[in-house]
Amino acid sequence: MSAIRLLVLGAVRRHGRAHGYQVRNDLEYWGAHEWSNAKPGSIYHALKQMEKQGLLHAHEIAPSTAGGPPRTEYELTAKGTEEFFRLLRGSLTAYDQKPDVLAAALGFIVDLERAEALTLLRERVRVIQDWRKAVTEYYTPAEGPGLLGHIGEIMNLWIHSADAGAEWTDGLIRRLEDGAYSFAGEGEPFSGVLAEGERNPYATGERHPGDER
Amino acid sequence: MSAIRLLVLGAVRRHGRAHGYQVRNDLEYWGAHEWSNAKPGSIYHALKQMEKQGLLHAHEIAPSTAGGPPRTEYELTAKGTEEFFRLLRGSLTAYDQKPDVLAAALGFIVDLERAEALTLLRERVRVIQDWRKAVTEYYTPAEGPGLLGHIGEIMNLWIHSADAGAEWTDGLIRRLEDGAYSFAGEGEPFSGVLAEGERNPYATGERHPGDER
DNA sequence: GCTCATGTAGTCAAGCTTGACTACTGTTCG
DNA sequence: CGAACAGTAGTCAAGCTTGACTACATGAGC
Repeated sequence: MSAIRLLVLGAVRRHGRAHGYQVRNDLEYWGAHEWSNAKPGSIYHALKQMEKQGLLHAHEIAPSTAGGPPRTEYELTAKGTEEFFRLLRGSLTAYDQKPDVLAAALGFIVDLERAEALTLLRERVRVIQDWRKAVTEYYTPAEGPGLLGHIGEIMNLWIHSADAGAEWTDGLIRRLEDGAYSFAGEGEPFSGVLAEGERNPYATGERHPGDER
Repeated sequence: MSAIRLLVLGAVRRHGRAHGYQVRNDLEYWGAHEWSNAKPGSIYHALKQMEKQGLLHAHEIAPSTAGGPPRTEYELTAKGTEEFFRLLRGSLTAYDQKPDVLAAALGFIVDLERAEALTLLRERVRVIQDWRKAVTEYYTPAEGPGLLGHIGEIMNLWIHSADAGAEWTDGLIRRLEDGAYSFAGEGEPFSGVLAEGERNPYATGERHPGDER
């Protein structure tokens, strides 16, 4: 599962109602085009697909005053909200070596209640430890680990990544336990979207992390 | 870029000449179906696509003795060998948060000469440090980092991952400097493929790391 | 001697991703 | 003034990925 659906659902949800370009802009504001597959094609595709599947409701809107083709605005349906939380919870607990999914979930973590976020993150640590154990067992068969040669370095990489991931998760858990950030039901929500017409202060036109070639 | 082309080219290259099922089996032997997108559909697609592009040469072969449809055997062309090394070098130096690509490259690292492998890995460390710097700058704009709220945790994640990645790379560099493993031109190459008819000793039928749902 | 599971080898449709492209409007600057 | 550029909004074809499916052969167990 890629991060795109979570990102799009989350972005639309923040606005209440949003058109594709707005979503696209928000995701750029968050830097998501740098570390995820949040490119125009994927975003518009996800919007249409999720509308077909009843996760989003579409409103046809007259062409904007600012030029360009007619827009479509989207809103989450009840099913869409459900799916959003399903994806969010799943992305926080699953350890699939896809950091973009985790980063996306992190962006929406405050949409949960603090207690649940903590439960999910503790579960994440457990999952990582399971993976670590499974990796060592898979790559250390009966014949002993000596046979592996440089292939053992692959195992080493996974172990190292798993340990780093668990350590990072532990750190986050500690910060949340100490009361960091404002979660659902704790008043004064963090917005983090661009109002209509607001300019992205991070959009400098320069190259950014993740730019390849 | 996904890991599939590198994996397939590398697997075919190890055999000299191989059909799809053989490649599929090798990749499973390496555990690649667990941590990469090396699934049948992707493998056969990659083989056909790369044949179209002149990276592989196809030989039609009569149906095998062991049942099943007629097979096609593939061999790397000169262009394919070139592409293999291009991908291999690129995957070792690029830092794109896709650990499956790195793992794949790791599997073939000994196809390079030791000196070049070391150069590439040192370059990798540099690239990671650049990314780290770019991330902190992107997420710490003029207004100061306090504004970020929980979004700052995304930055934190990237920083943590970058540091872990650099540390791991350093470790590998040290092991290679100390003479670990047998590289191209150092005699007695490591094979790591299954001979025709050999059984995968790791294929237990059990669930493995990376298995989801 | 039959059936069922397993192994061999690969195909296919549906969905997803990518990068380039369209088409229009405002703004800026010489 | 007019050309160039940046912004708004989205489309499209080509390629890639996924998961389920086909078809045949062999061997194990009843």
